[in-house]
Amino acid sequence: MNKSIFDPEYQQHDLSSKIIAGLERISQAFKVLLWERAKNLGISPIQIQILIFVAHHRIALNNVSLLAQEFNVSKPTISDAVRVLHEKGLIVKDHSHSDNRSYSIFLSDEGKKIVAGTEDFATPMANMLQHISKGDQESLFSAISKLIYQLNQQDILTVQRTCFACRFYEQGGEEHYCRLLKKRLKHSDIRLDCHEFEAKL
Amino acid sequence: MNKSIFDPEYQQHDLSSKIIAGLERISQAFKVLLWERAKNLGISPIQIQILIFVAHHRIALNNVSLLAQEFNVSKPTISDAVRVLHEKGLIVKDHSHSDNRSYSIFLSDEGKKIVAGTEDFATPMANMLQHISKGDQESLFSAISKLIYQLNQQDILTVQRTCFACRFYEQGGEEHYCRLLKKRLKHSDIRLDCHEFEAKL
DNA sequence: CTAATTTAATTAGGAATACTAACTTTGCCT
DNA sequence: AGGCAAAGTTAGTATTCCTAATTAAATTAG
Repeated sequence: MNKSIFDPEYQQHDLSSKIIAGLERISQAFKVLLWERAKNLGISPIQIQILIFVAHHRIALNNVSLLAQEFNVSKPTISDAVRVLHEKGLIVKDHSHSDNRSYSIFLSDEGKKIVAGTEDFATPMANMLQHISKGDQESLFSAISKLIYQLNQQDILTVQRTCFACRFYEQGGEEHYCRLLKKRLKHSDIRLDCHEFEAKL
Repeated sequence: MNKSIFDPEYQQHDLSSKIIAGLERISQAFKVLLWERAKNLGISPIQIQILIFVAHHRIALNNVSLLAQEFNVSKPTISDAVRVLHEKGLIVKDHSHSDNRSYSIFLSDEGKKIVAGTEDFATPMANMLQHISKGDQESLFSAISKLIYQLNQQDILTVQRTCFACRFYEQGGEEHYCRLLKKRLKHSDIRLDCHEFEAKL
């Protein structure tokens, strides 16, 4: 008997296989949406991802090494993509850092325009969630955030700035508390990518 | 104000953005798991995906054109990957079909071995679901299956063999019914990839 | 029943995505 | 000062992915 997640017969007998197979299809959808946008703008998927990331994160995270970790690719892959973005004039390299081996990446005005035209690539997907009730959205988010924490714990997603892995986070049963904001958090307040994140010691 | 799904600040005020951002991270995890397995076996991601798909679907679906639709890439991309798989002796081409332009792809014995060693690439993810209650799994699956149906309706996922899009499916309120199996379906009985699927007229 | 169109697959040519290994420069630590 | 580690690049290669053009077979239209 075949116990593969990707065997449709097996899926009928195991709900978790079905969920994983479903998430895999949703993965495909992200790929499709990103490529679609990429083709229209004459810019490649990883290049778009870098631009969008840089647009929304603090300077300290925007260098070759950390981007490589973020996107789970090697440094040469990022280095190459960054070179192309620089040639296209979409980014600026800032060497004014204490460590002269490294530099930070900023968007140029042209780069900002590209981001404005691409960062909504996933909105068709967000719109579909309107068909799901608020309550179901909350339990969906709860499941997703736990799953991501697990993925992080098992080093499948190496970089993650979630509350669960943050040193300011405190749990008591079903209660969540942030020691930095000094307040209780509902599950839907849990952040997947917090600006104030600091890893546990 | 920045309304991007990928802006962590905006995510705090909009749960659906957070869900989408989370699903995007999970997408990344699939990519990581697939690449990991690929590197170990000296075979590339798309090649693995083709082998796994062929292993679990009927002959009629296993040709260049349909694989291209399934994976949302162009026919030359599949043609090329298939050529390499053939050179590696992992597949067999079967031209015994009424249409002489086309052929079906089968796994060789060697190909079956590769599938056996790769098709579990997503099991680490399935295992994580054990931390989630049965009830939450059901509502998670319910949300995912609806989302996939929407993605299919909007032509983001062009190929999909779900109950919702099948001509044997009948809905009455919250009830699901399959006219082929002649039975009522619980939401967790809904299939994402049914062998008996036939598109609505 | 031939001619035109469509479809399946491949070929050709090119940009981008990945990798590993080797290298340069800089920083850090003893 | 010497040695090791880290940031980024360069070089070389396989693969992924595209579009456009080609070949051959099947279908449709007149």
